[in-house]
Amino acid sequence: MKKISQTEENYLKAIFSVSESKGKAASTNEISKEIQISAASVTDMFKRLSEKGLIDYKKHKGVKLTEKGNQHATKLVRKHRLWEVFLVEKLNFDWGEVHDIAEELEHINSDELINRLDKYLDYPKFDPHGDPIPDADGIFEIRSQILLSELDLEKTGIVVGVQEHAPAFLEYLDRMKLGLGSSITILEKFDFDQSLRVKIEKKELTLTAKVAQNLFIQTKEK
Amino acid sequence: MKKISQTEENYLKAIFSVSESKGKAASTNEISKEIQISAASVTDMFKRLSEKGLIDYKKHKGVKLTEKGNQHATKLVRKHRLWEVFLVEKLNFDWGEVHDIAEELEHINSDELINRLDKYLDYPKFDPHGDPIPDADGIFEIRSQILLSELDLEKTGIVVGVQEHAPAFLEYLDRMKLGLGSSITILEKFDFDQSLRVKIEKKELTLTAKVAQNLFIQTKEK
DNA sequence: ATTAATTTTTAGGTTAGTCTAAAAATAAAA
DNA sequence: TTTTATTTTTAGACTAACCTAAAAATTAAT
Repeated sequence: MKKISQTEENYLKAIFSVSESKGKAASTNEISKEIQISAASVTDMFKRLSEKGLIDYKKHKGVKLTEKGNQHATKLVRKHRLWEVFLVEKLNFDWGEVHDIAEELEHINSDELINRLDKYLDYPKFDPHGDPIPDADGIFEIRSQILLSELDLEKTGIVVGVQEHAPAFLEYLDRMKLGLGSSITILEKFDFDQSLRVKIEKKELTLTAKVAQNLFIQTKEK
Repeated sequence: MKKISQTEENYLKAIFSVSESKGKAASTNEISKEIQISAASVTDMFKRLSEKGLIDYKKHKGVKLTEKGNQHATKLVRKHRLWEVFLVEKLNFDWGEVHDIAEELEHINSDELINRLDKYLDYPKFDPHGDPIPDADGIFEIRSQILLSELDLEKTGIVVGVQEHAPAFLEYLDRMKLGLGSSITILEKFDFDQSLRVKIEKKELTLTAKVAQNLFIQTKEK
């Protein structure tokens, strides 16, 4: 078995995230946009990854991860998210600052390392953004969650994750003192722009539709 | 300022360690042996590092790190050793297992990360092998130390480091329950093979000259 | 069902980092 | 001080990972 390079790993991650969110094969152009590399180069890499048995590739038909490719991509996600937990929990980074560093750390190659880190962090199930962390067997814990924008009037929910990961959004949440675990109650909904009047802990404030559509929450009733 | 690649970093480290131990310019062949790459490739890289102002290179004269190159190499040493402390202290790795992983981790690029890690580890001055860790300004703490082989009869010393880092040697020390902080008293010296009869904590045992020449110790009378 | 637009692939080129083999320079030995 | 040995450099080639421009295939639109 040959080694998988960092570059190849980045493609695997991109294919994983694109075909996971779209639910089907990832196209050359989608990957090209995802990782900002020319479509021609992406085609090149598709051939190489296919050679290595990491993806299924037929010309003009897009690509899908093979079992092997999927396992590897899942491990990368696991590493990335565990490192994020480490950076936030142990080194006190803000949740908006950790992505780029974890992007480098995820390529460190040692199963022993990652499993010890997992133990050291006490086997976290979710990262600082609320994204699930696959366990050593690649199993993700599934959580019932809805978007804040789908929560009914006068109901209360707990923030468990974010859909959008852009630093600007995360910094906004920090400024609003909104983080994982925050309790939000819908006081009023404004139809004309879908903005919401909400109560967070003690304070009342207004959230735009954009914000409400990017916050995952969990409600009491299962 | 262009980025310094991982490959280039490996050359800088090799040049640093060769010219530090030899006390002078590092030759093409020395670096070639150190990192197991052909002399021709080393010459190539010397040209590139020279272009970037990281080394001084004159044909057939060997190379020396510039101030800039030295700073970068020192930072790599700092990162490597801090990660080793992390792996041993926090993740409970044995001291023989950490080198390869730290070799990867040292290339992670973030001053913020390394300084927070330093703080998290409580600003250690020495790594698990007793090697000094430069501070954020690149300053190494100097310690008065001698080799166990130089210690006089009936004198006692404390193990503070190792000269040889080979896994086999470190595993041997583990098996002998010899580590940093162990107290050793010389009971007898055998001239014919330079072996030593010593007392370590409560037990008496014999150490070969090879072992005695690779253990750094510190004595009371500074 | 053609034509037009878009997507994907091919062709050909570049750079970093490696190699081997041969040439040139330096160092060691006779 | 010549000759011999060693070290270093040059020359020429290769692979991985990128690029642009053009060709081919697919998809969408008239």
